[in-house]
Amino acid sequence: MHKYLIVIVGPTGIGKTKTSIEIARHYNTEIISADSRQIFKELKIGTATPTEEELSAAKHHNIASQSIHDYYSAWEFEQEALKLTQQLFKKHNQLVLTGGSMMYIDAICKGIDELPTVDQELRDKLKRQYDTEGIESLKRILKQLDPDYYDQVDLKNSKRVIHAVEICLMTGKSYSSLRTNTIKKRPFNIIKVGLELEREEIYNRINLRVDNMIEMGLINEARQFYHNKELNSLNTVGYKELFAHFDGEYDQEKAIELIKRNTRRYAKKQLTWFKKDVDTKWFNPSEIENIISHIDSLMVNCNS
RNA sequence: GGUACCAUAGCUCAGUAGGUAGAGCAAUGGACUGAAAAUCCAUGUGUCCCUGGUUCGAUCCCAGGUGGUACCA
Repeated sequence: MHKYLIVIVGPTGIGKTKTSIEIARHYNTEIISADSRQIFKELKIGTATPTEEELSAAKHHNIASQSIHDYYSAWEFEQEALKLTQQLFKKHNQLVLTGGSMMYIDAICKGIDELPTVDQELRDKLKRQYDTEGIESLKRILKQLDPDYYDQVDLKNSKRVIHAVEICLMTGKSYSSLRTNTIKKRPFNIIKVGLELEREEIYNRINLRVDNMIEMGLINEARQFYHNKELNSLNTVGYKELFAHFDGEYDQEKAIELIKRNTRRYAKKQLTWFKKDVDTKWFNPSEIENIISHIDSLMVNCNS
């Protein structure tokens, strides 16, 4: 019997939650979330986590399963989500994977290379070096440890440079030698569905959703985690702008405007990423019947 | 109705002593292998309100419209 992972992608605010629930209910199955922020149980309003009602309409996994204090990354996600598919495919022939976190989606569909998790101590040390000596000193180290990657990497992007150095130092090997550039085989078929609307429509929805979050108490939610603002989990649209407001950098109105703008930019970035995948078939989120018949037709093809 | 001022990018506005224009914000395109809602790179998108006039040439000067704002009736 064939197994199918139905992957639903699209920009933030387009209605992935609603559509994935409808699809999960149609196939009487469950949903794995690929959302790098809804996975934190403390963050509810600002991440547009599905409501209690939505969560009970279909079984969801990987929502509110981590704490903002936990270390979590695409690698952990790949491991966990794959294990989940293994379990759930025993009961179901279809599963729904949905979320806007581009790299998490790829981690499941294509896989990422096996690398060691970087020691916090080393990470802190390199961060200090970056803060005091700047990117140049790290570029020099990278050039020595991994000249191939040095030639490929965006040298202005400090996170990439630092991470490559971290991996070289952790493993004693060059980072580029650990990059296999292969797509991992999965024991299931993947069907990709994209949700899209006119850009203006997407932006209108985002602006309204942010106003709605403010009404629901986003400012209080952010204030609760103000003392944790240095955590990576809180380097998140909707929170970081309010933290800067609490710091006195600008007024509340400006913070709300920036949340809207940064959410719009995020949506645009998601579209750039997801559009590159030619296997994704795009739909208006209201065309639920068309989406289902598209999925059905692909499943028939795979079986024949 | 009268007088004054204004009309330039999506918005707020600058500018051109007459040679078709530029800032901020917004926006657009892209990169992406363990922080990815992160991080990084690139890009000015325009009937200069309309119609005439003067001029080799008008977004700019002149006249008349139209629209807006303020004040006076």
